[in-house]
Amino acid sequence: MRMGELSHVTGVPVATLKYYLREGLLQAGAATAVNQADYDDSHVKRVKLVQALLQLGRLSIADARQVIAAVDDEALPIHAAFGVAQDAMVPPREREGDRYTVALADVDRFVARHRLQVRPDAAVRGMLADALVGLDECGLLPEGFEVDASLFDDLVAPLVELAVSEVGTTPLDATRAEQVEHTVVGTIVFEVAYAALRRMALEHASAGLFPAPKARRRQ
Amino acid sequence: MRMGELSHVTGVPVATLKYYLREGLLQAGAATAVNQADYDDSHVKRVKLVQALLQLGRLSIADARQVIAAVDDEALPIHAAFGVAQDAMVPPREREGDRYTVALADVDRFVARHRLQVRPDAAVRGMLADALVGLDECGLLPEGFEVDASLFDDLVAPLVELAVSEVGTTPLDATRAEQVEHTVVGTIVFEVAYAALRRMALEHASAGLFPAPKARRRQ
DNA sequence: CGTTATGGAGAGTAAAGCTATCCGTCTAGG
DNA sequence: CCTAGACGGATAGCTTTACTCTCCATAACG
Repeated sequence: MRMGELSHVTGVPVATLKYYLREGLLQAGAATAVNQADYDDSHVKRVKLVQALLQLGRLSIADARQVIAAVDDEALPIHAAFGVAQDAMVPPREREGDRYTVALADVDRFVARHRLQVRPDAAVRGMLADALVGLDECGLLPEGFEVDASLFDDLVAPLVELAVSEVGTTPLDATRAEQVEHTVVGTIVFEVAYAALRRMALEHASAGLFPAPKARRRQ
Repeated sequence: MRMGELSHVTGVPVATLKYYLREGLLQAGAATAVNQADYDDSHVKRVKLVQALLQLGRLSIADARQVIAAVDDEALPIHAAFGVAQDAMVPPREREGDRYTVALADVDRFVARHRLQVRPDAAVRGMLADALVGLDECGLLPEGFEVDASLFDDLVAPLVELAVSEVGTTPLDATRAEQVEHTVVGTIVFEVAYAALRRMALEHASAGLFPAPKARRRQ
């Protein structure tokens, strides 16, 4: 398969594929001549991974490159590679200020309390801290409620159960790279799916709580 | 309060506040003279809403403007305003192609099956369809499993329950705008929080399934 | 009373993510 | 064998987005 066909199969323009090659998102094809290379299924799969990272995951090119480097680095054990990828997948923000520091300490206690095996410097801790700060600043909780991570205590068990079954679908007979890729893509794709489902549930709940003004049901 | 103080309180540069004014994200202050205006708590709150939309929600300026217009449009009933805002909050993608059409039809059946009150043209349907396409294209399910929305059948009930309790925290004695704002911010902030919690759970599960190479536990 | 801040408008800027052009090489159809 | 078109590789250019800077006349403040 040459570049034109790869472009046709994946729906990505040739110029963009070349750009991905330059940026290290797409591995080079097997050279058959000075200016000819052969691409195969691994390249098709890689392009789809890149598309998932960029479009569904909304990663920047630079962050996607980090994820892919972790997938490809055979020296990195699976769990370590997943950790690197997870850090790269956390949406960027400037994290500073007292409120953020306090929230982060709160998250640290939360993680310790639930005995979660999450690296001490995992970027995802900052992600949760961001949400807590947002929760606080926008006054989402009724007065009297203090915003802290214990709000989510009851969610940990079901989420861990879900995560275990999700990670458990990783085919253990696949190559290391395939297993890392599987967990990475799963992180992103199911996140979008769950978010969409939750938003649907919110709209459903809103329809129940806020009836239309002229057509209150049975009243 | 004048612009300098508003800037100081919110941590947003004056130039950026002016930009938000121009873009219609921030309402004008009460004019006290030709070149002076007075800002109050409603402006502080609005800036925080904008920050939540832009940074946590990762909306574009244009989409944030749509959300804010829906919040401010007093003619729009609460549930309708929330619908408009929800559509604006769905991450943008070019949605086309056979696979997408098929996935969308699948989502429509899913919504009907669960009797969810989600508008027929709600953008969130496309969001779920995107995820299904990604799920399919990246070969996330073991062979033999067909990718369709019924994968999520069991999640609907708990998510609806969660959504009902979440929407239920809306203070019903607040103004219309405040209620819309509450549901909008809740959609975004809790989404980030849940995503972070799930990612932590995934890392935890990954630590359990993929032991470090040289230190397999008791073996 | 002078220095500083203000609001308003327009132009300028920096980064990100492609996209277009060029060029020498190759390859496939006739 | 010949030639039109595709290929790969590199560079430059483009478009959008989200600010940021510069002006300027006016107002507030010490």
